[in-house]
Amino acid sequence: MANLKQLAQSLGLSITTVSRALDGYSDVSAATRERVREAAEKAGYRPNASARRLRKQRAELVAVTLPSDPGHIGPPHFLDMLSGCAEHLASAGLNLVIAPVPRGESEVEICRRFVDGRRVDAMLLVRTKRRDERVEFLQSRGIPFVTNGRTESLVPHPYIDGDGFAGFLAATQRFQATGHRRIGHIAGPQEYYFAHVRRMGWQAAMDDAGLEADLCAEGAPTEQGGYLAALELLRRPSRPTALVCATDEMAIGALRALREIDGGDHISIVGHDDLPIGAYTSPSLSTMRMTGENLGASFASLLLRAIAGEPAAELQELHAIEFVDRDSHRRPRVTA
Amino acid sequence: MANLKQLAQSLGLSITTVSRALDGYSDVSAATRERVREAAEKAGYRPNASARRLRKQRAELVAVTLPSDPGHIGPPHFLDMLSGCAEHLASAGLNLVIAPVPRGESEVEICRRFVDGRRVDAMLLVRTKRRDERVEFLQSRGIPFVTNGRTESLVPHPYIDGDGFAGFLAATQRFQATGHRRIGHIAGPQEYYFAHVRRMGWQAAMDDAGLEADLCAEGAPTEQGGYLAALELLRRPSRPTALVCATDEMAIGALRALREIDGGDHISIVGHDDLPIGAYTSPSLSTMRMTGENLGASFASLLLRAIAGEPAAELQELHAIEFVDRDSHRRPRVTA
DNA sequence: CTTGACTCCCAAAACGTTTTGGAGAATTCT
DNA sequence: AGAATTCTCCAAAACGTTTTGGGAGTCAAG
Repeated sequence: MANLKQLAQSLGLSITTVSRALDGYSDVSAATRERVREAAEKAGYRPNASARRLRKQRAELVAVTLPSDPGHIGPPHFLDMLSGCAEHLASAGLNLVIAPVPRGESEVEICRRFVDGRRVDAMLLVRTKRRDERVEFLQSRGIPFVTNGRTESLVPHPYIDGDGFAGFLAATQRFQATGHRRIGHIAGPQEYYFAHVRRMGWQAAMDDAGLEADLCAEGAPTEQGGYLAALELLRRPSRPTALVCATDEMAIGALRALREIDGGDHISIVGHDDLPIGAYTSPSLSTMRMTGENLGASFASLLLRAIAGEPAAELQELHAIEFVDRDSHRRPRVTA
Repeated sequence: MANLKQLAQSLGLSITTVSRALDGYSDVSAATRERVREAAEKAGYRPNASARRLRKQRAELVAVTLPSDPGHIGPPHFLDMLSGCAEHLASAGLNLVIAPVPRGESEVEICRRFVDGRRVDAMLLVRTKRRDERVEFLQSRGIPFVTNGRTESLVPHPYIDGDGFAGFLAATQRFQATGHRRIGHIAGPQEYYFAHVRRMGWQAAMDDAGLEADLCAEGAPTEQGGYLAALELLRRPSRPTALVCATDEMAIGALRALREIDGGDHISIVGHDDLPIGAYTSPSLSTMRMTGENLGASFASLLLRAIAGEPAAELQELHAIEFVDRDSHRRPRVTA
């Protein structure tokens, strides 16, 4: 309600002293400190955020860009993640603002607005591309940031990512171990790092096993994209007997394609992300997920450490992928 | 990059003139205005947000509180809604910050922090209770706000809500029209306005039809809550033949209960929210949804008008409910 | 030639805080 | 007792804007 000046006046003290008392400096006597604290409490005093931000040259804000573009926003966990992140940041005095990207505007544009207007102390980036201009921009400006997903940037930056390569390698090998030989891959847009690396994992498994890695179709990272990509693979002369899909959303689209195709119910399938929806599809969707508790808190922690100036190389987390087994990955196969 | 002083210096003008030129005031000549604009553009000048906020006594921020407590956050549309809202707000120069409520802290506490620290110009509240202390607090402070959901507050406030009463009335009557007489209701916690009003809609339909409105069970607004509530109803001596559920999440829990109970597959069921997941349950879930496009933009618009000082009574939107028919609301009934 | 209106510009104040660089009083040390 | 040190406190500067209240000039009208 009140401001520092009024509070000081009512106490017969200077603004300086009141300010320092509230901040717990030792150059104000314990007695006055207590007196000031009580008065502040009673008056419901809270320092004016804008004033402090101006003076301290910190925005006390972190922005996260929300791509509104094609394949929707990430998993539904996403909001939980943001919420956890915001909560963790809040305990360090930072707030999280969400920065959706309007149609027709680029993500860099948004970054520029936030950074050059000194509206944020750091940024959180999601859905990284292999070559990501947002990353390049922020690096050029020297603004702390953390990405959800790696990039191919030569200069290291903080990130949290799942080990998609290992995950898709393992998933493919698991199919191989149960006798599958024609294992297809439904790939996401290869400019995204996650999509690319998952494809590489699948391919490595095929190569290592001496199998042809030709059953690959790329599509938009959506249900429809997965549907179309699956149809394309199913029209090939020699069909896959199993499908490893870049995302659950695409896997669900692929399931739709399988349902429409004769014999599709003999094809095994696995996705990635562990969407809650996967438990309700029929067959229920076997999938993979990044390990790790409370991802949001991890992001927040990295952000804080990045702001504190820790070197990027120490702020990189690569999480293992674990399987979530339901029904779709072991459908009864008819020996053709 | 630069600030006003540097820009002014490099142009041989005063700070005042540069500032006014950029703001398009007419008391600076067209020539200088253009000259200033070019220089600012070239220097990539953006006014320092904190400084402007301090001077203009506006935070240029709106906060939305995210309840982390029991029944999860609202529908998955929620993030889309936030995104739309943030985008719309951004075009008016406002940013949206998300304010999760840490465990052990009350939502009012959070509101207080944001409001008294002058961190926001307005607030967006979700999941209103019939008697909502957040609403009371904000009203007492005179801070503009909009709620997602009504309250029983005596002094009107801006809101957007679905007409749950009419929706649940209609849904119940539809069951009645197809011959159902024992229609049950799975209710959410009655302190929430939406839960209460939906229950009232169901009850009114039963009363109007001269039917006993006794098949009602209340639970947490979660899958598990719906599951338990449904089990309770199914154990009654005379079972319901149809269930009207307060939310899709609860309806999905109820479906699980039905699956476990002998004869449960003859009970019709309908939910509310139109969760995407509903299309994948078996049977697929018939449901209801609030009509209206781009809810986020509507919230943003109300917020802006509230900030501009429009009276609350003109900032209330009650949206009709529409049916989303899938399979679960017309399951083959066995005449007992 | 004076007056008034108009155009273009600017110095200074203000927003509310934090931080700097002491000042005066009390205490301890020599 | 005088000098050095420690305790408390404070005035003033600074953060970067926007806004207020004019101040020179110029031009046309009286």
